[in-house]
Amino acid sequence: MNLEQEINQSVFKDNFHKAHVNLLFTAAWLNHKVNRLLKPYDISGQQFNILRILKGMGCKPSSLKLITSRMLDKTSNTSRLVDKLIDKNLVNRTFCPNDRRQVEIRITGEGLQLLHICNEVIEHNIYDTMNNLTDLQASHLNELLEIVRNGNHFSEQPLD
Amino acid sequence: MNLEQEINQSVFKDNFHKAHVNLLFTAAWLNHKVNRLLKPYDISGQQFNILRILKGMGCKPSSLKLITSRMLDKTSNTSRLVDKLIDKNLVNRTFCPNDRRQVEIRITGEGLQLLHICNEVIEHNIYDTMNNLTDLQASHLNELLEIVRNGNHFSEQPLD
DNA sequence: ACTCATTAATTGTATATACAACTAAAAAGA
DNA sequence: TCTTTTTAGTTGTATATACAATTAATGAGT
Repeated sequence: MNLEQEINQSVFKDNFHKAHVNLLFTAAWLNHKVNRLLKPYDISGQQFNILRILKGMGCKPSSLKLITSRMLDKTSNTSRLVDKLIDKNLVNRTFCPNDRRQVEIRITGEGLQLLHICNEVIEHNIYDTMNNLTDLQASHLNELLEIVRNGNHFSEQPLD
Repeated sequence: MNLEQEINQSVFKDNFHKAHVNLLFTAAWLNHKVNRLLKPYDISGQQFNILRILKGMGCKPSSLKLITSRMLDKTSNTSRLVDKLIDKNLVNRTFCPNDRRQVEIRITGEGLQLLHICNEVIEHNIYDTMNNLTDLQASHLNELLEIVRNGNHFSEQPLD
């Protein structure tokens, strides 16, 4: 189905208008897909993202600030997302001895195990989706998205 | 700033992985931008979208089902979003005489007025953002996004 | 007409998000 | 040192979302 059919709209003003809508629609579609896939494991996409970031740190402890800086959705409240992960025993939180403002968050063994399973599922499914593109197309898509955000490469600071 | 800097990640597994992340990030960025722009007018992006759909219907009454079918985020609960719009006197809701299960939702004069103002703001800003692309690039982006969603490998033309 | 399935919309509940206010620790400046 | 500013994190509140359950009207099959 093309976009016009998906959202039941017959015509767009122009390619820019369509690209805007298309971008939001495709991302929502992908997000939804990820969340559905993770549902059986009882974590949200954002929580999964945090687990991946923690693992990506080589299992060294991370502060909330660090986690937030690596998240896709910077505006989300990482503090409470981490609370949820702690409740589920997937991460733990201790206070940083050097800077008592900071916390140190670590992924647990249980967290690593769950992450491993979820990664398999996600890669299988989402990867397959992205593989609808050829490698060249994927790289073009990356270029185009960065042009959208950066406006001919004069850096405009996003999310503020 | 490029994506690697934005989310503080130095390297992606491959172009597909990066494209996936890039897509979600760019959409979140755009969404955030729209919501910020609409904030002063006290409506959310989704509410704005509903107003646009109602106007798009030529101000004929629309059922909830119809509105939902045209929305970007199909999983949202249109019913409660419409409640909010009613509270603000931007739309009204009556029961459909022919099918008493359905409701008829109409945009009010006040709604049209607000929509007009918001449209100006959005077009001015978001349009400018999308205009970072050339027309050809926008149309290419549209193709690529549809390939992601539909797994249709047919157009392999080069970028510019 | 009577039952069963389908459709349109609403509501309940748990979770997620936006944004601002807040607490406490650290850093900077005089 | 004492005051001020900045930084890290948490919490309050209103709103939004996901998903399932529910209500009520319609349509289909017999």
